[in-house]
Amino acid sequence: MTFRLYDTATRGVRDLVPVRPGKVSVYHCGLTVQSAPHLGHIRKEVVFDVLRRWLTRSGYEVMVVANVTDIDDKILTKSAEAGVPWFVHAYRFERELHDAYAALGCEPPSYEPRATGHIPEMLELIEVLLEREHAYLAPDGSGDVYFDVGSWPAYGSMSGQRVDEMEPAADADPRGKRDPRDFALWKGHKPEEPATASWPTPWGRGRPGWHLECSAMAGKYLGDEFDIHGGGIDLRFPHHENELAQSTAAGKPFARYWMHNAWVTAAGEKMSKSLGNGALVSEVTKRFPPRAVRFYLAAPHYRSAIEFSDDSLTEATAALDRIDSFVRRAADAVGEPSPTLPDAFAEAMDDDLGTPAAVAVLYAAVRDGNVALDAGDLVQAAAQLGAVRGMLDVLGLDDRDPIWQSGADDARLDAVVDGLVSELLKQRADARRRKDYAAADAIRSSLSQLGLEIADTPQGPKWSLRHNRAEA
RNA sequence: GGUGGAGUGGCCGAGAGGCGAGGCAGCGGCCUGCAAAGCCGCGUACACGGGUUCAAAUCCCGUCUCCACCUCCA
Repeated sequence: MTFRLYDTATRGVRDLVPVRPGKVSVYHCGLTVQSAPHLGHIRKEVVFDVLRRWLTRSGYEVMVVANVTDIDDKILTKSAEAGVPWFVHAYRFERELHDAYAALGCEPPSYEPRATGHIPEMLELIEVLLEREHAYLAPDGSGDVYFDVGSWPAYGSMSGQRVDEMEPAADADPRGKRDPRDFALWKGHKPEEPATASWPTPWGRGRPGWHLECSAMAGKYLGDEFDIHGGGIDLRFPHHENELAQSTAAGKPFARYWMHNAWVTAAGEKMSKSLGNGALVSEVTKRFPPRAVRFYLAAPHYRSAIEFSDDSLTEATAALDRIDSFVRRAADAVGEPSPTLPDAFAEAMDDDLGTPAAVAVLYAAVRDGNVALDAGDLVQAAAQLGAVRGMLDVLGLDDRDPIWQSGADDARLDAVVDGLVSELLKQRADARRRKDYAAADAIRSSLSQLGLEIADTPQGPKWSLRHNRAEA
């Protein structure tokens, strides 16, 4: 089976043919660390984490590089407002981003370069572009360097934009540009900006333009040509178009596939800081189990916009609960078989990361497994448990994965709670034996009020933590 | 003005010419002391108007609505 991927640049699904056989190199644009990550930001991380897991499971050696843009206009503005040095501001939100990765079970990228650590690579790239006359130094003495869009006929091909049809008033501040469509490779230092936010160049001090950073870092760590370049769909234009133009104009083949994930919307609109409708990862994970949040983000197709609401998260929590309760029930009965992967699941994942169909296969295995358990068919139950475990692992949702373990104390606490609850369940069992159902039900309902669900099974009563049922 | 995407049953969310993905919620049943969980059954949906076809949610034409990008943005 071959992995197929939708490529934004060619607008079609193609077989993945890596530059280096057996290895897949992925670059995705990380965050500009100017504020706390919301669900929309972290969806991208979850999407690329699932991609990495799937490709790894498929036998590829996967290298993922995602940058951190730690210098830009907004970081300078916001840090000035907050009265802290820009690098302190940037580092604070870089740490929040890492907390969000961890909260949602995303393994960090193989490497995560910071823009400010790659100034020499950027300057090198600019030199090449100046030499080839695809870039020019602004004649106004600002120290800005621009890419000359007019010198590169292919400009616009990735996003389907035609240069002469672009919104004429797009650039309110043309500064020293020859053409308003030209974009900054390098920004000259402005006296009102902190001196620490500038680096020396042959044309005076300055700081990198956003688009250039990614070209320089992707090239350094993945080579002149690599496999998949990803990011949110909003980056398609201008950011990715510009990256492609810079790198190819400098003589590099650059990315073979462009992979873009869609939005998380709120009330139909794109979630964003400026609209004030952003649901912060740190807040959402306080109200819903983090695995359920991941499930909510990972189950729909990555190219579909998904609507955020508490109802959606509640539903995801309930759905994951059902899967988890099968896993618990089955593991009690048959232990832990080795994980397997149904063919239908693999086919779905190979088809442009078809998680919706893959999740349907997961549900089918849960149902078949439950049927087998009800029928006492332990061989079949074990087979289905192995399949469910295998599929959950690919999606990053296996609760045994170390990414979900919060600490040794939790396990000890679990043991204590289990002991206490078992005592109460013994008393309840006595009451039931006496047919004193009022007393038995009183115990059950007091446990229920604490959020513990009691189920009488053929193997005796079992308790579990209730997530968020209606009246909980 | 240009470019891209979307409108699917109570809700979420797939699919993309033929035989109703899946989930959540709801109803009925089996099971249970009663529950819970689980299982079984129940839905005749694809914005609107035309057209093509033996057959259209899926293709074509037109219309409406929404979203995104063209400015920092996952």
